[in-house]
Amino acid sequence: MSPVTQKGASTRASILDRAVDLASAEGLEGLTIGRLAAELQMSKSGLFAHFGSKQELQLATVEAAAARFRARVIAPALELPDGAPRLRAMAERYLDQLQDYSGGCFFAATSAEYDDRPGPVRDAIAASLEAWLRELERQARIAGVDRPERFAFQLYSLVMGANSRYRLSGRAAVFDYAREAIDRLLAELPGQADADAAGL
Amino acid sequence: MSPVTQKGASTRASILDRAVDLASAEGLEGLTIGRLAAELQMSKSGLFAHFGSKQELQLATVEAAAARFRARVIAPALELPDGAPRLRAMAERYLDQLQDYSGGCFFAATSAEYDDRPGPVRDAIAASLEAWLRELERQARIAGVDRPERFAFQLYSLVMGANSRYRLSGRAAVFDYAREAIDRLLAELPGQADADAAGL
DNA sequence: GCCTAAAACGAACGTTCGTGCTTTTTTATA
DNA sequence: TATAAAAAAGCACGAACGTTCGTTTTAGGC
Repeated sequence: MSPVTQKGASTRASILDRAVDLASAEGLEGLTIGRLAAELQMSKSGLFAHFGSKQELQLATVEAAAARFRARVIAPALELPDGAPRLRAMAERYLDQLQDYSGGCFFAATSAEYDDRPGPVRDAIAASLEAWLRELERQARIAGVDRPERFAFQLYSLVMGANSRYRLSGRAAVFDYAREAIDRLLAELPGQADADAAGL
Repeated sequence: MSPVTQKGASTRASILDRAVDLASAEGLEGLTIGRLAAELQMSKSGLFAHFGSKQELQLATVEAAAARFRARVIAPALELPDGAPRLRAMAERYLDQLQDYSGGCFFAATSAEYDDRPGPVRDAIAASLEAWLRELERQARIAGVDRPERFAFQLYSLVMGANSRYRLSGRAAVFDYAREAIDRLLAELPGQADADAAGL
């Protein structure tokens, strides 16, 4: 029991890494154990044993996607000051990620897939998104927004809309639309009118 | 060949009506012929014969969903004057429909499902959404917006965001956020500053 | 009331899915 | 190096899927 890394843990991590990518494209239902195993060049049953059921694999995949989201979007933003800078950073990191990685947003894909399928998987997806929205709302409140819930909804809608439109149309111009709209939204923040006009 | 209505046509219509509802919830892939047949109390093979393949059923379902969208969202708005009133009407009708019918937006569900599955089904979904966006953009241009593409994107993002958030959280307050944000967006239209402050 | 074509049916197919059981291989420690 | 546990593989299953086929029912025109 002494080794720091039991081999299984790294295998499991690489399975989940691929699973997040696959599910971002094909959905968590379209994510099939056989295909996942084939892509990783291992047997169905060997992969299956790591999770015990498809639902456990799905739940682990959601958690892995949430961890990736935290690492790529939330964590970098946490290095900036509370409020407006952090809000801008989160939106920017989210949009950057959409362009850098080709798979699209995991949570946009799976939340649409599971919004009418009650169960633990749906709950996990909903909880992750809810946490992000609450964080946006919290930062908006810190920034002095009068209606932080509405503000968070608007920011959420714009970045998710960019994902949706880019995925379907392939036009990179949607990112310009989104960034411009986000700039205008952030310009509504108290004391940001000048900063926006000057620095951007 | 004389009868005006071949019986098959009405059966086909009722199949597609149910198919749109089912696909809005379960997706076009989750839409299974067996389940659809069971709900309509007919045989798999009898239903199947109407379309010849699952893909043809999916394409017909997309077309039926587009027709429903035109009837419920676009057509009522066409009775209002060009520009701002029509834009407001389309957004309102879209949001109303989300609350009235329980299934959620067909195109929100299926576009997320198919954005990474090339083929005729994806193309049909993309074309329908593209047509609506172009119509929004056209009305924005008529209303005198300086950046109609960005405007259409913002309106699209807000209504789709409302669908997404309502489906996942069940909170009707998201409609308030969406309506308020849309009001603010429409208030940017040239010559609408007073109308908004007074009439709302 | 026949006759034809459309419409619906029932059973079966090949495939793919998730899952369970058993065996073999690999890994880590004493 | 021996050994026990962990990891992976092999094989098979039952269910559900889309699809095909031959048959039966329904409906409309002479």
